Amino acid sequence: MAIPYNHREIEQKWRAEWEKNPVNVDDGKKEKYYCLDMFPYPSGNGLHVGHWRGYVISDVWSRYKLLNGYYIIHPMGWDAFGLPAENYAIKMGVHPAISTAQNVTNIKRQINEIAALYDWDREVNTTDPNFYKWTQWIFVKMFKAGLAYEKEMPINWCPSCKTGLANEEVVDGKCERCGSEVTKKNLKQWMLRITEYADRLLADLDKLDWPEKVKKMQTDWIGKSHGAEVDFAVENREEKITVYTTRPDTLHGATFMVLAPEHALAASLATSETKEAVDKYIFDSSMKSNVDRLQGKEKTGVFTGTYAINPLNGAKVPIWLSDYVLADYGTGAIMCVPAHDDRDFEFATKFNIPIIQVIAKDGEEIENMTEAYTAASGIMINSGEWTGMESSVLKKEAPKMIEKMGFGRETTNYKLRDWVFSRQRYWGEPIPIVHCPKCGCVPVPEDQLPLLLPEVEKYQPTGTGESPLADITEWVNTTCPCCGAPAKRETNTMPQWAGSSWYFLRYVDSHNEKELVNREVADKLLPVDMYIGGVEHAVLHLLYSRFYTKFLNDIGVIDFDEPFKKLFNQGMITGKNGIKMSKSKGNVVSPDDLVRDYGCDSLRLYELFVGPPELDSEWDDRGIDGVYRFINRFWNLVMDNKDKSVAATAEMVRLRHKMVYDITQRLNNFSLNTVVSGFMEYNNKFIDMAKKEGIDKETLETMVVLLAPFIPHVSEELWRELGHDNTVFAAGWPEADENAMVETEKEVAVQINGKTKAVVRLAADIDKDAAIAAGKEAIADKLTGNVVKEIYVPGRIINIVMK
RNA sequence: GCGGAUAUGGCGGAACUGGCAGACGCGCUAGACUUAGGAUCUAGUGGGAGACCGUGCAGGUUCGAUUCCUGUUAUCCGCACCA
Repeated sequence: MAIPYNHREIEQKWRAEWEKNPVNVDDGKKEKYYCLDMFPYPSGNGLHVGHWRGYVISDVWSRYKLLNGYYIIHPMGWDAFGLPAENYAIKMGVHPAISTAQNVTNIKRQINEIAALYDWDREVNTTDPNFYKWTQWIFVKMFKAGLAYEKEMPINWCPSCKTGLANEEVVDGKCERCGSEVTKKNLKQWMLRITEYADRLLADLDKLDWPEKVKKMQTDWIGKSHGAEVDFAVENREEKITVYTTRPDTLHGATFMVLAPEHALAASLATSETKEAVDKYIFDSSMKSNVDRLQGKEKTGVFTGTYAINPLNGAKVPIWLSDYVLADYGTGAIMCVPAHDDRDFEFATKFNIPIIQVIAKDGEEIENMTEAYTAASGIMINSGEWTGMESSVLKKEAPKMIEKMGFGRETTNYKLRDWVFSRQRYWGEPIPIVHCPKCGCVPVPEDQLPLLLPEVEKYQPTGTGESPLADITEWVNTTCPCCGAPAKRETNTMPQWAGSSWYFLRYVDSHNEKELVNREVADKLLPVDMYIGGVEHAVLHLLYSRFYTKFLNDIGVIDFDEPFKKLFNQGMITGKNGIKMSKSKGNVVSPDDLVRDYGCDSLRLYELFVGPPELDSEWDDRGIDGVYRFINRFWNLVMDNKDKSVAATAEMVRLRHKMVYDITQRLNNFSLNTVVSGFMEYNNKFIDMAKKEGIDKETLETMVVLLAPFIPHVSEELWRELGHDNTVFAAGWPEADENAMVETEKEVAVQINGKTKAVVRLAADIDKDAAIAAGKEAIADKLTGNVVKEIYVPGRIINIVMK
């Protein structure tokens, strides 16, 4: 009896061996393949089987590429700055530097259990001064390029996290991290001018091999729209009010105007009669939280008592205030055409404002409108000189016409806002700026970076809008790098995204003390070929990373402008009934016990077998028995047959090539769950075959190599048992010979009216008439009606159509 | 409200460009080997006694539909007054 499969022994053995003799080596000749995992935040809870999934997927892919002859860059690191780490530290009463270091140690141990190809020599940690030196350096470069600026403005404030948030971090009016309702707070903030890159961020999505879903989310987030700004004079006043519209074709139908309550002119437009109501409306709006404002379905508003003049036809239009107009989009003021806009229609109906139809629907004017006609197609009516034009044409032409007439201009607008970059928290990169009373904002000189985060005892958030760093007077008080006068340091820190926006560049040159990354190394090893992680970063991290990459490209640090060529979003592993795994729900499955009982190889395989990698899957421990049995059966197959020197039959050769073909194709389609079931199926076939006539060594070897990316320890062990002294990962990926896959006979279903009645074996090259004759013979007793038609699809189907 | 995804046995899931629905696995049933087995092996396993019926539901196209078209329902995700 051959040696039984002992996962503990062989996994230990090969891990030690690979440590000594790495299987992935850069010989300078191989092409590189950079396969990256989204690096984890070192949480105190450790990893669960859901985290494993992504890492297994990326490692299988890496090892597959390795077997295809690439040099693999497959690094791992730690996104250790930021709120979660700080909140955890506060909860545990430990300094974040200490708890972070502990968590890294624990998670690194767990990650090593995956036996991934990680090159720990490349490891980065965003809290390491040698790393954040460059995070700060990028900020200084952005400041010098005019992309980082300070601004006092009402920003999103999370009262629970006690810090400002970027727009991207507000989800449904709530904090993306903790779910608390976000309020507004007036604070002086550092901002990054990501809007400067809006067009490029949008256009370059076309270049990317990313899921359409993610591209669409980014497209919507950037939210580009074309239209016109139109200047309206205000009756009896000096001021003009500029509105933004995407439908300048409907200008004749504008019957009122609405300003956001926060609009600079809002209060001043009130007359003595309306002043009280207007002030109250403005005040009430300012008290409403984001959530209330979004949830209030019913439109509210107040008439200012003042009229604007439609510049096109001189009509008097009342100016209203309403919070359905957003202060920070467009100009904060809109012209309202109730006949052709749903929101304006609702508002006009509620407040009895006239509705003037300017586009004919189906060639006609509607008698009593019950809803707005929003399509930009139809002939213009009631539109002065524009009457008779086609609205879709006019929509494009109108901005230029308005521009010529001198009361407006063609414009483009974006939903994307500049990035609020300051956090009023301790655990982040200090923003390397000195505030000098004479020189203003002065960046810390590049040769003085990193600006170290001072060690403190009190790092809890203050909640006042000031960072805890503000209390450390000996750190805050400094001298101006420019004029030498006494000055103060910026006390806000950067958001967690700062480090994660560029970390993937650092992996390829992580020890470089002089540069962020050496240009030659970057040219050779970057960008990332495959990026694997959860879809939750579709907008945040992925948009920021693209922005950073474009900027670093602009200043010549790197020669490419998109960081991640291909993106794969793996689905989440959930507990029973699709409930997200969490400590509080008590449904977390730890990989540690499973690795102990079944081995790393079994768990790797099972992580893939649970379901399609891009979909969420419910975890069920029991299923792992199936893959464990498969490994045992395969192990025994190889061990029992490796020394029997059976000559390959035609059928063995055919099945072998078919297997290589199937597995390779499924792998390339990223259909990893069916790769595993495919292995099981072929294994069953080979076991049957081995019992009857034995099995040839080449087939066993081929399967060992194909399995190597999935169950590396077992494959390596069996490869050596099959008589090789070098690693299985040097074997090269097998190639399928399609000619060797051809079957001489095929099973063909014989149907009557599309219902299968029998199955016959036919020669693959049989002609149609002979095939149909053979098919009819097999179902002779059922051929009772009039045969109307006979169909033969070679190798698949014979269909006899009867009446 | 808008946009996207999903829907197949007791369960997870297969099915290439329309061509034998339920591969593979879990679970279950029976048997074998065993002192014993939650170990292993063998056989079976969508429903129905049957002709037949079966891929969320209702239609359509086709010799033939899980696959294509129209409508519809449910669940999940994203966006949500962006003028």
